[in-house]
Amino acid sequence: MSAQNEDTRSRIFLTAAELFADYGYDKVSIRQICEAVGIRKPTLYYYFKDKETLLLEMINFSKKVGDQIYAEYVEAPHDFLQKIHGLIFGRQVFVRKYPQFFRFHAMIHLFAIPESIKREMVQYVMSLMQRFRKILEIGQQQGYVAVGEDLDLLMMTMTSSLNHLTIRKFVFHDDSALTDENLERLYRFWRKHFFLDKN
Amino acid sequence: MSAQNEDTRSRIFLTAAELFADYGYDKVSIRQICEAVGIRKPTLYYYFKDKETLLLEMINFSKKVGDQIYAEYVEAPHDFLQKIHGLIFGRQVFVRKYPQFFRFHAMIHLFAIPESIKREMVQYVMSLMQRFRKILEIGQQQGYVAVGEDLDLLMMTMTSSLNHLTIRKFVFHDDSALTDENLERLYRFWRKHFFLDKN
Amino acid sequence: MSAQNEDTRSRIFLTAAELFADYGYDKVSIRQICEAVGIRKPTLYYYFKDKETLLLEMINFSKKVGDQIYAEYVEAPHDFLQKIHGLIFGRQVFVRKYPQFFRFHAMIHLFAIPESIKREMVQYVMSLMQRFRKILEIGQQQGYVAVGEDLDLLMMTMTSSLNHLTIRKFVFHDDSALTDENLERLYRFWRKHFFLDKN
Amino acid sequence: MSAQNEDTRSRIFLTAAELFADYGYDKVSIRQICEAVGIRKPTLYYYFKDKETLLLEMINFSKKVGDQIYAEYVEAPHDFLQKIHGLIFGRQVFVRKYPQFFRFHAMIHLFAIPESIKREMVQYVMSLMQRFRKILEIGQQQGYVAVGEDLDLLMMTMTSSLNHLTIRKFVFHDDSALTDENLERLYRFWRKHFFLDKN
DNA sequence: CATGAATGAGCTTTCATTCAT
DNA sequence: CATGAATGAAAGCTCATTCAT
Repeated sequence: MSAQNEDTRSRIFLTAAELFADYGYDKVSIRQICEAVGIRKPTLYYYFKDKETLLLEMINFSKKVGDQIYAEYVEAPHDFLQKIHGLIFGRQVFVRKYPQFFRFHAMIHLFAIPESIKREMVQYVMSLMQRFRKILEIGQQQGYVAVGEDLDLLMMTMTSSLNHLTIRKFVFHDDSALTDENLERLYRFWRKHFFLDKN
Repeated sequence: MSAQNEDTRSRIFLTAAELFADYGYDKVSIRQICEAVGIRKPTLYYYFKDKETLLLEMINFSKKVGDQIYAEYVEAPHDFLQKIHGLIFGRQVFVRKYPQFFRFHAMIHLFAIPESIKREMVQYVMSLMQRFRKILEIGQQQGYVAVGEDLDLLMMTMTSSLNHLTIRKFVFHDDSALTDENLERLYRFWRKHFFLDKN
Repeated sequence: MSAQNEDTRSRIFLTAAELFADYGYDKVSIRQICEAVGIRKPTLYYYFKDKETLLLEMINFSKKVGDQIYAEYVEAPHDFLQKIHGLIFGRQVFVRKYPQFFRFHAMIHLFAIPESIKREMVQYVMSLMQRFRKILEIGQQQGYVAVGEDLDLLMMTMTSSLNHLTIRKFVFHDDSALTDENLERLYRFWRKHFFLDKN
Repeated sequence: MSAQNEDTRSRIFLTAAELFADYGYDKVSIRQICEAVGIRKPTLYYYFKDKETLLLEMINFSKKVGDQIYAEYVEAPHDFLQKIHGLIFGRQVFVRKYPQFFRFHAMIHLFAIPESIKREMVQYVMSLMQRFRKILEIGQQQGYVAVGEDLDLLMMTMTSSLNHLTIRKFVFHDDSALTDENLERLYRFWRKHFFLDKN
C-alpha cells in the first residue's frame, strides 16, 4: 500500500467518523463524506465496499482501541482501586489519542444503524459488562467491596455514570462534563459510597 | 373538530410514536406511517404540517405526561423517601398508562432528530435536572442526605441508573431490566448507599 | 381510477414496451422511459413498484393477448387446416391490434431479463409447445398428419419457422419477412410437405 | 509477443466469452471479467482497447471458426446429402472443439449489443443465408431437391430448426435438444420431407 | 376530510475508462 | 506488462411534500 493510498483511506475513515458522530450514520450521505474529504464518490467505493462496511470497519477499530485501553488500564493493574481509577481515566486516554474517534465511539450506540450491526453491538456491550463484573469480584476478594454487596447494581451504577458524562459531553456539548477534575470527583464519590477503606 | 377527525389524528399520533420508537425518526417514512394507519399521505399532511411538526407534537405530549407524573409522584409527596420512591415508580405509571408512548419517550433521546429539536430537548433535560436537584436539597433539609454530600454527582448517579435500565429495556430489549422487583432493589441500593436512616 | 390516471399509466406501459423492444430491457433506463413519456421518475414509481414489475406486467399482458388469439384462431376452429392457418395468421391479428406491443412480445425472448422472470418464461413457452402438440394430434386423428410422423420434429419445425420470420422482421428489420403473402406461401409449403390431402 | 503475453490475452478472451454467454454482454462488467481472470482492470485495457473491441474480436473469432467449419463440412463435400449432413454435424464439431466459445457464438445473437455491431452481425447472417442458398441450388442440380421447390422457404425452415435446437440447449438449458441422436432424427426428417431419393 | 397524481432533490451504488508509475 | 488510484456519468430507487379536486 502506497503512502498516498493509506492517506486517502484514512482521511475517509476519520472524516466519516466525525460526520457520523455529528449527524448520525444515515443522516450522512456518501456525497457528504466525499465532499468533506475532497474526493469523488467512486474513490470512496474503491476503498470501502459500501457504506455499511465503512461503518463496520470504524466500529471494529473503535472496539480494538477500547479493548486495548481496557486491558492496559483496567485489567493490568493489580490493585482494585487502581483498576477503578483506570476505568475512569482510560477514557481520557482514548479521548486524547483519537479525539475525533472517541466521539464516534461514544455516539455509535445512539444512532440508527443497520439492525445486524446493532445486534452485534448489543452482544459486545453485554460481554464488556461481564468483564467488568469480574473486576468487582476481584474487589470483593481484595476486601474493597463489601461482602453481600449487590454487584449487578453496583456495576450498572458505575457504568451508567460514566456513560452519562460522556453523553453529556458529546451529545449535549457540555464541556464541563468530562474534565479531569470532574472524573477525580467521581472517583472520590465512588470510594466514599461504594468501597471500603482497608485501613 | 369532529370525533372522526380526532380519531384519525390520534391514530396517526400513536402509530407514528410506535414506529419512531421501533426504527428511529428518520428511518420511518411518511409512507410507512400512512400505510400503518390506513390513510393516504395528504391526509397526514392535513393534520400535521410536516414530519418535524409531527415529531414536535409527540415530544410535547411526552413532556406533558412526564411533567404531570413528576409533579404527582415526585413533587407532591412531602417525605423525601417517598419522593425518591415516586421518582422510580412514576416511570412505571407512565409505562402502564401509555405503553407505546413511553417507548417513544425513552428512545427519543437516542436517535437522530433535527438539530433545532435536539437543542430544545437538551434544554428541557437540563431543566429537569435542576428540578431534581431541588428534591435532593429537600432531602438534605429533611436529614436524609448527608451535609456536604456532592449533590451533583448524586443526582447524576441516580438519573443515569434509571435511564440505563430504561435503555436496557427498550434498546436492548432486556425485559428483565425494568421490573418492579428490580426497581425495588434499586431503591434499597440507594437507601443503603446514599441516604441516612433517621432513626 | 380517473381517466388521467389510466392515460399516464398506459402511456408508460406502451412507451416502455417500445423502448424495451428497441434496445432491450436493461439498456433502457427508467430515466429514458420517463423522458419519452414526459413525466418525472417518481411518477413512474407511483404506477409501477419497480422496473422488474413493469416488465412483468408487460409480459403478462403479452401472454394474455397471445393466449386469447391462440384460443380464438387455433383452438376454436374445428378443421385442422383452419387451425394451422389460424396459427400463422393469428400473429398478424396481434401485430395489427397492438403493433408496438407485438414487437415487445417477439423480442422479449431474446434479451437479458432477470433470471426469475426468464425461468417463468421458459415454463410458459414449454406449455405452449404442449398445447400445440395436441393440435398436431388432432391433425393425425383427422387424417391430415401421417400416422408415424415425428410430431416433435414437426412441431419444432413449424414453430421455429414462424419465429424465424418474426425475428427477421423485428430484429433484422426485414419488412419483407412477415407479409401476408409470405405467410400464405409458408402455409402452402407446410401443406405440401407435411400434410396429407384428404381427397 | 511473449508467451506470457499471449496467455493472459487468451485467458481474458475465453473467460469473457463464457461470461458473456452466461449473462449477456452488458450484464457482465469489466470488473467481473478481471476478477474471473485474476488480473487488474488496466491489464485488460492493455490487451483490448475497450469493451466493445473485446466483443468484436470475439465475434470475429467466432465467425472465423464458423466459416472454417462451414467450408470443410458443407462446402467441401461433393454429394448434396453429405453437405446437409455436414451442415448439421458441423455444429457438433464446433461445440466439441471450442465448447465455451460455441455457447458464446450461439448466444451472441440474442443479447443486447452495441447497435453498430448488431448491424454488422445482421449483414453477416444474411450473407450466410446466401451461401446456404447456393447449396440448395446444387441439391437441385444433383436432383435431390425438387424442381420448382420454394428454396427460400426450404432454407429458412432448415436454418431455423437448427437454431431452435441450439437455443433450446443454450438458452433453455435443455440438454436433450442437441444430442447426436436428435440431430440424426432431424436429418432423416429432412430427407423424408424435403429431399428426393434418387434411386 | 380525504385523495390521486405528481414532483424536486436526494439517496447508494456501479459502470467503463484513464493516467501516472 | 502490470497496477493502484481516481473519475464522470449514469443507474434504480425513495424521500417529504404539494395541489387540484
